[in-house]
Amino acid sequence: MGRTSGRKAVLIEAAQRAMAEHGTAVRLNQIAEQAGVTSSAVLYHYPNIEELLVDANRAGMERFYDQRMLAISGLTDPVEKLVTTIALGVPRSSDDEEVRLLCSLGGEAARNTIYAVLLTSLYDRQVGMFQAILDSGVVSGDFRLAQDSEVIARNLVALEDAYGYRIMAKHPTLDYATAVDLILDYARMATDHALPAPSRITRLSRPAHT
Amino acid sequence: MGRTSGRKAVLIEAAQRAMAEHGTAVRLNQIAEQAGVTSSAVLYHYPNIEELLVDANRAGMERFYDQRMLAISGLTDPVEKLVTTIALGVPRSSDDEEVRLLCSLGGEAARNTIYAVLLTSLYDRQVGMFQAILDSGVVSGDFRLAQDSEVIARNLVALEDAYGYRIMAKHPTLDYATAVDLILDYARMATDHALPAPSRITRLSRPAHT
DNA sequence: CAAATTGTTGAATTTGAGTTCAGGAAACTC
DNA sequence: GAGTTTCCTGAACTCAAATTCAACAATTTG
Repeated sequence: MGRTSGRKAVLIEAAQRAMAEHGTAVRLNQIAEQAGVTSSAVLYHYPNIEELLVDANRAGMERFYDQRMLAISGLTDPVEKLVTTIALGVPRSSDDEEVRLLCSLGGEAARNTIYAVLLTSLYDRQVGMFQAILDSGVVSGDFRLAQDSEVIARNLVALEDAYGYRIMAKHPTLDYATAVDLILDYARMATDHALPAPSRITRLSRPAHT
Repeated sequence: MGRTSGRKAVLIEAAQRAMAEHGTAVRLNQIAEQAGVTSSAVLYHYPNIEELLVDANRAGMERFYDQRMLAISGLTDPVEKLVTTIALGVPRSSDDEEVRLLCSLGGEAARNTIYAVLLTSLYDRQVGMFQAILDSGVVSGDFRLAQDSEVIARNLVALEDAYGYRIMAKHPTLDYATAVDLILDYARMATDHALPAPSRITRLSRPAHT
């Protein structure tokens, strides 16, 4: 059995889905239902449900981050990397379970330290990711940064976050394409590069949650 | 008696404080406690607590918006207006009850249409506010916009939102001053104006919640 | 295959929150 | 100041969710 003991991994996925659906106020029964077991079974593995939720969210963030790292790992062109990373950081629609999970947490972080720490760490890692891309673009001569790369990176992540929330709220005048354009508009200005719109292929393939 | 019948206004304020403290999963008893009455008393005025929460949040947003409009209403210089508006849109610390309320809602908006509508409306109004300031700065000759004023305005609001969340999560490397600087860095680039840091007076006075 | 371990169920119990309501206090009306 | 309206309380009730636990199934191990 794997390091998450097999069964736990199932519960974590169930918790993710249940929490994406019901938010931080998710019920034990709802998690159990998602996992296809009774609440007692969940309790057997996680006597404290808090822990399960934390594990679920940690795993969700990990995947959100890893997915993008993986997507750009094959790319060599900093321009492509930057555009792809931005395109993958914005939810395509309000159905996106990963971002929905993150949004649920955002509000809770103000009063739950663990979630605050998780989100903080995710933000910092994303900033690092963008910063590396920006810096590599400077080295390659593609980018001429108008500001410190950390400033740009922080603002890029912030924009992604904010537009994620808007898309989750089904903002009528702010769909995926618009959000990406808005972020790219900033990125273009900051990098002095006429970044192309993301290719259509990007993020069409989403791993099934089974 | 006023249009909120006096008593309701008290409950709305209590609900705001209770929700700032406990999030969207706030209990009826917690609201009652904040108001110094029993839960039955709350129910007398609001047989449906959902309504009370919606009213509370609507009022909270209204105040958040109106406060900034009021603060810049006395200013004539577009530069001052822009800087002040930005400075007032970011919470000074994680204690800011108004922003805390907004953050709680952000995550809930994905599954509660009413909150989604409220937040959407707030975002749009804030965008309009920034756009008006930007446009007036163009007319006055202070700003030379690098992008459409709507693009800049949208990104400014998005940055404020996102940094609000970070500050609420007590991000260790992202305090009030840093967040304002980051947003101003973007604004400087977008307006081609060396916007000064906000004067220290700004937002030192906060209305008591009584 | 017997024994032990692991995973799961369903029923019983507890807990806590929402809801209802009869009654009473306070303020207001005439 | 009697009557009316407004506002609020406390107790009783309801209900849903968490928790506990004895029993049982499935799987593993010797």
